[in-house]
Amino acid sequence: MLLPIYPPDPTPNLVDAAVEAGYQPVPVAGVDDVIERAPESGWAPALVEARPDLGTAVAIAQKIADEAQLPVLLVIDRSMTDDIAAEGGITDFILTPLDRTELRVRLARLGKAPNGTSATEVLSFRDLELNLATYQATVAGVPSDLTYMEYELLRFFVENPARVWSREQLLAKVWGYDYFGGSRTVDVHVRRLRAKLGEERSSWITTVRSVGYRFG
Amino acid sequence: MLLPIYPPDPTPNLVDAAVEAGYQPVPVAGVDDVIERAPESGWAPALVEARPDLGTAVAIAQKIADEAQLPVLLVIDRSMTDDIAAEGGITDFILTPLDRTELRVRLARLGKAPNGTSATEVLSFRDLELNLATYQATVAGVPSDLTYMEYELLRFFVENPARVWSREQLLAKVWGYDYFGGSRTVDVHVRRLRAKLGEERSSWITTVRSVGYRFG
DNA sequence: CGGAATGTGAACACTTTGTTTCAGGGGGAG
DNA sequence: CTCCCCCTGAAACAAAGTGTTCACATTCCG
Repeated sequence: MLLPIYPPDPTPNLVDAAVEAGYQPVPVAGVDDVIERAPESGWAPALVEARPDLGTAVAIAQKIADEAQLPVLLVIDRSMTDDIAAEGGITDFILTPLDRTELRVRLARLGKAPNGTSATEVLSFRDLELNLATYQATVAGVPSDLTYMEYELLRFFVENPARVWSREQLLAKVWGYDYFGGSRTVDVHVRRLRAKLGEERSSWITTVRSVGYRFG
Repeated sequence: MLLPIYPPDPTPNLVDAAVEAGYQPVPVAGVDDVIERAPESGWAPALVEARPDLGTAVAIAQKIADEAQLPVLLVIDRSMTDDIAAEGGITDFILTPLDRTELRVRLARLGKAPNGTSATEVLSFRDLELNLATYQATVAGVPSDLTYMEYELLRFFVENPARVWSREQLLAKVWGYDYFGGSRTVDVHVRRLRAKLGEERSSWITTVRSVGYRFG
């Protein structure tokens, strides 16, 4: 996961620690960089070091929090602790000398949504991701605009892969137990789903002749 | 300011540090104590030490956060850092050996400083600001005259962005759990809100067909 | 080769949402 | 206390968006 880090020449030890924590640090020169170079999948929280001085760093941190709408972890020297007491816009801070485990945990905590919704609300399969909270699907990082039924069908498949489902079962499970309609409806939705998944991935849904469909 | 501290026999050094930070620590035996002995002026954030073991402390901390609705600062040993990564309900944590300045700053940041102001008086999103104290909203610095319901709806969205909310959820959370009315009411208010936010910002509220609305 | 099953494209009908309008009611001014 | 304004919620209508169905082409397997 890409993690913006300021200043552009961050302390090597901090970069190492971020890499060790599973992030890919990207040095940025300011908030404009953060906004312009935002990856499709979004940034991890931002890391801001209190260099060259605390005032500059705090200003940058506040801008990143406000304009780029990112949580910011400020890395400060122990002697500066007092000075950030009154500052807003800093989501969290960590003191040097750096404790690498603490850095990892604090970054992970910032990565969660404000009100505690965790990242586990994302279903994934290969390079496909289904965000259950936002009802958004991405294929290889690119947002795919699925309709409601396409989304529901795909979700069922991702949740129940590697087994054949008959059209009747799919109608019952995805459309609802009380649904009564032609089983060709499933065919059409499978076709549209395959089309939106793209050439490569369309084979994820296998047709089992005379039986039904299988995903994965 | 009174500060609940767990366990009932806290480490003397921690108590000292809390006193030095301007609080009056009150040892509590559990969440019931916190609720029953709540002072008129309200508690400061709660301090929970990871004693006798981390599991117990985390359970207590989560209960205090959930039932007593208090921010919780967890005091843990450096070796336990890893174990709290996945735990929810912990507002913040601090490592031992204790840095007294860090303790004071973290407690203050949790929202209820001894002589400071509450941390969340102004909500913001991009160039939108909601002043919770005055019930005024400004868009790009320009005051926007939102009605009560529009304000409440927008506030809910700003506080809970990036997630789809069904009309029923919005009715329950914004209008009140006991409200019973047509779900089209939500539509109309969303439309009015979009109109007042202006052309550009109206897309902040996304319609997710057959599901609900998403902000941000 | 022949029949059955499935893929494909497009038309149709229905659901969902956007928009406008209107009546009731609460609160403030006089 | 009364009047008036305007917020609120609901209903009616308009406009998309979406799901379903049908007709036909294609593939698969005996």
